[in-house]
Amino acid sequence: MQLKSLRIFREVARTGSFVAAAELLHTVQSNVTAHIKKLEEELDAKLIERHGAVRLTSAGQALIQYSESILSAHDEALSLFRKNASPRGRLRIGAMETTTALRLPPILAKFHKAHPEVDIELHTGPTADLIKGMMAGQHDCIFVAGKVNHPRLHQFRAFDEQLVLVSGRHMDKMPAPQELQTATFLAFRQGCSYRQRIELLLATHGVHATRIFDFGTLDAMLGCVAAGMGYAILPSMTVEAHRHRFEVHSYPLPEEIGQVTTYYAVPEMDTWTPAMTAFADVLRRATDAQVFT
Amino acid sequence: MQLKSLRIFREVARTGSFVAAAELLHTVQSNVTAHIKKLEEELDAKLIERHGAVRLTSAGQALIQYSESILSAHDEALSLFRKNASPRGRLRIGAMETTTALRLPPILAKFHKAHPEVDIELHTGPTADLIKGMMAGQHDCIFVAGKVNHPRLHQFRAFDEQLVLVSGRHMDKMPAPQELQTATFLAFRQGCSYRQRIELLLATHGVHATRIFDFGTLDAMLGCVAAGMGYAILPSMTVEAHRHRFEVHSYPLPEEIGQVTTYYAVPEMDTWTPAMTAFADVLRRATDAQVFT
DNA sequence: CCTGCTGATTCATTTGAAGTGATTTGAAAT
DNA sequence: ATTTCAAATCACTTCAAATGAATCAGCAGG
Repeated sequence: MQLKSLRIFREVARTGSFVAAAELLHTVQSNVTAHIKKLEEELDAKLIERHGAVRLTSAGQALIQYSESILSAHDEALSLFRKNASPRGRLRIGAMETTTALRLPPILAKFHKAHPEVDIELHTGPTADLIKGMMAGQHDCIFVAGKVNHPRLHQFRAFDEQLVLVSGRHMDKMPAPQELQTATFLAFRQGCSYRQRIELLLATHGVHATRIFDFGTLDAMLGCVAAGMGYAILPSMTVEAHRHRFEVHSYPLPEEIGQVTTYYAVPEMDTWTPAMTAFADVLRRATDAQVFT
Repeated sequence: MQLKSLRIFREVARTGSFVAAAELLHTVQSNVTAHIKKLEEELDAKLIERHGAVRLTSAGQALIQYSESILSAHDEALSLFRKNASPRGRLRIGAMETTTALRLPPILAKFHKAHPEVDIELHTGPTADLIKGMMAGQHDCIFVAGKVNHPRLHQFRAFDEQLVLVSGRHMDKMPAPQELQTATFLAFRQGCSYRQRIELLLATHGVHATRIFDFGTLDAMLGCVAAGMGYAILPSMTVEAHRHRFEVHSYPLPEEIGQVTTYYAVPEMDTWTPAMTAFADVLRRATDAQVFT
């Protein structure tokens, strides 16, 4: 059984004429006859009564229902891939906690408004997990800190973040090495790239190991920092956005380790769904000239 | 896009291998490659990532969902027509009021028990309407009184009915012609074949016209007969079955006009759905040797 | 770094099926 | 009986699917 045959069958049923169906489907009448005949042979049942008026038999009426559902699913699939059609389906975005909290909301809102037919799935996790998930085909696109060293993964600068040292107490300069040596640091769970910055910071101060606590969410982390549990390293914008909720103080990290770029990573363009294309479009507009250079 | 291609695509996605898919579908792997390539060209998107492990791209994952729904609908349609598979779908039976009330219930019960997957639609109406409906493709099969004179309509004796004259008063012989002349008759609405029998009965008694009231349901008719409104002509079995609910009396019609056979009429066998085949089977068994001679 | 192995691609060739147009058949209307 | 319209049939063309051999790419083991 072939889609072409079903399409012809449906048209004959609709128009009640072999000739009319042939014209509508841009073929000749003998071809219509052949397709119907083939269907009838395959199913071993007469589908159409052709004595005077062309009418569906009981078997034909049973088949037409399935034809409709098969053909409509087929048409829908085709329309999903048609360029310049409004995108539908699923879009699975992976992003870091901080990106999700601060940068994504306005972009997702804009995207959803422009393409309400797309179901957005937002998965949050540390950079390492995101990359692994992307390779396993669990995300369509991800936002990660720093460039990923992987062929067939295209990357674009999305956001530039200035990292700050966050504390419950006021700081007017970088704390002394011996202070950092004994202090506790709060970081996202294993795999977060900001965590590496902590190590880097300590190293520049000649300090080696220290205690690092794992946190799953931004709220928990900022709450504990405000309570004086220890230091954290976070993007400046993130801290600013939450300052009204937590009493925390921050001090900028030195230029060379305090600058972090969040990249938008996607597979090659020819593997994109229309939803991904549309999202990249919105993203480009939202981040202006930074991406897709 | 072709069903064959989708089937191959699905198999590749499932097995994660072109070779495995080729073997399972009894073809060669170059053919698998060709089909996937064709799909990719048609949709203008890379569906499968083939570097080391064969994996679906985002576009591929979007397509596979539609593939599943298309293919499962297709498989279901095929299984619907496969002989010796348990029938599914719809069965639209047309029958006269009296047949519906008396003869069909046990048969339908038996059929439903044997084939619970079939949705039975029972349409009730007078013989003439049933035949018209059958020609218009509204019924799959009908039970009618008397043989239908129509080519490409197969008919089998289903039930033999003995007609009786029904009255609210006791009768020990056929009422006199002058009684019949002035009496009122109750009958089903236009098109019922039993109605013709009334005319026939009157004619044999040399009586011409009389008043005939139309009724839609058996209950209303028997109720009015019991109340003394007039006479009715009905199958003996029908009257017997309702005797406990209505106080009516009956007297058998003479042999030559009192014998009515209910026929089971269906289109040619090659237009049947499997549900129709199964029903004919149950019907044959239920009515023993009477049908399908 | 080479080498062999596995698995996908490419290509030339065969095969078969789909499409075409002329013609015939069949049913209904005149 | 005749005309007409629509579907079936048939011979022929054309295009696409399937095949198998050869090639190429990635990967593991030496």
